[in-house]
Amino acid sequence: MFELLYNKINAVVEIKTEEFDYFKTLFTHKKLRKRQYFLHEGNICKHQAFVEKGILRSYTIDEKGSEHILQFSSEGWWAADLSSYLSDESSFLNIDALEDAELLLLSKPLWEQAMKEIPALEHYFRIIIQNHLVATQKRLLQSLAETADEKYNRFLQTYPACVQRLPQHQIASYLGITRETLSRVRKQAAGK
Amino acid sequence: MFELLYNKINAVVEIKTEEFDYFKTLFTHKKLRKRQYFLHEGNICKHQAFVEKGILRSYTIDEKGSEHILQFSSEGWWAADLSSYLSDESSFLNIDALEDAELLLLSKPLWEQAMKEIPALEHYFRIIIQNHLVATQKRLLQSLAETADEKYNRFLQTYPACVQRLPQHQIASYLGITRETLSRVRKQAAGK
DNA sequence: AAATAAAGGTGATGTATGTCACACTATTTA
DNA sequence: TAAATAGTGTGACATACATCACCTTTATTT
Repeated sequence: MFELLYNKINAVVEIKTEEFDYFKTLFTHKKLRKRQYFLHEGNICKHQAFVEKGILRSYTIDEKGSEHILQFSSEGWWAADLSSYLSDESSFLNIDALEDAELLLLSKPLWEQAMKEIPALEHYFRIIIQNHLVATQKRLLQSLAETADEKYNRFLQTYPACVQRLPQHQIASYLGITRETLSRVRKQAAGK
Repeated sequence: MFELLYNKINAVVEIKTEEFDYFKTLFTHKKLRKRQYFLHEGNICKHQAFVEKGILRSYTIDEKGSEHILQFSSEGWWAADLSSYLSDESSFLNIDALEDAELLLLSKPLWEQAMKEIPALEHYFRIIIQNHLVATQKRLLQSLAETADEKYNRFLQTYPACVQRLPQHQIASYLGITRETLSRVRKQAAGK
């Protein structure tokens, strides 16, 4: 049940078996069916979720009613409205399941307790947050610099596995283009 | 000399005087004149810089030759090409000074040593990186959702101090719009 | 103080991408 | 297995913003 989490942590830091055994006890389990919500915008994000199975998407809805996807979280990744989770303010993200999903949930008090008691865990979280920041910065610059076509092709290269699993309009929304534009980009690419 | 850094750290974690006295010894000083570079794209980013005075900007140049600003770093903030600093690979960012600047430089080996020896520092860096991630995620979503006009107005609200110090074309580049568009947005706003 | 470079403004024109509308197919759900 | 819902494709048209070109004003530099 916790192998994936254990492997993910161990790929970054060395954690002792007894430390991890303790860490495990802090989680609760949750299953979501496809299209069920983990978090609704406006609520407080009380847990962060480690994805054991399935894919979650985190997105906002702007005033014009369009969705903008911040993130997909598949097996081995974390999902949360960080801003809400950290500050206890209401969330601006919606998080739902694009496939049936199994999650490990961790509340903020228990998370902080764990990091306090086990320095290796604070180290682990610093590292993954750092990597996440680097990836987000690159994505931001790419979203400023690239055309629709370039964005899609980079996505294909970067997340080949996701392309299979995700409907196109979700990818379009992640890339910041419309589904129509993505459809035309794909048609063009196929012509070559 | 180190008061600002001390205050910034202490606003987040409690660090002991002797711990900070040790931490201080790991830095070197550097002054930059306006328009001088801290980092050229392609080089390895050997240091992260804490800004004591002045403003740095971090930016990329895309294939078409346009600049895209990732970040301004003024007093009390850090600057680096994180991706390069963390992985020892060549940087994709340029970092230069928009005003005469004074920096405190910290190499990666000494940074990691400090965090290892002083858990409060690892905690501090986790927190500021986390906040940075939250801010970057919000900016990414805003860049997808907002018009040129909305972007500029949000910038005015979020960084009123910077608006005074920065030339408009730098702000435009940060917002992902052209200087011409920003000029027209401002004209329109002034008309009301 | 003159020369040079940087910053800012504005019109004319171009274009990538969005919007709307409708058709078709695949997948759920009852 | 029928009905409903979700996903995809494509044409006609609209538009926000970029590009280009040129000019004025304000800082630097010598």
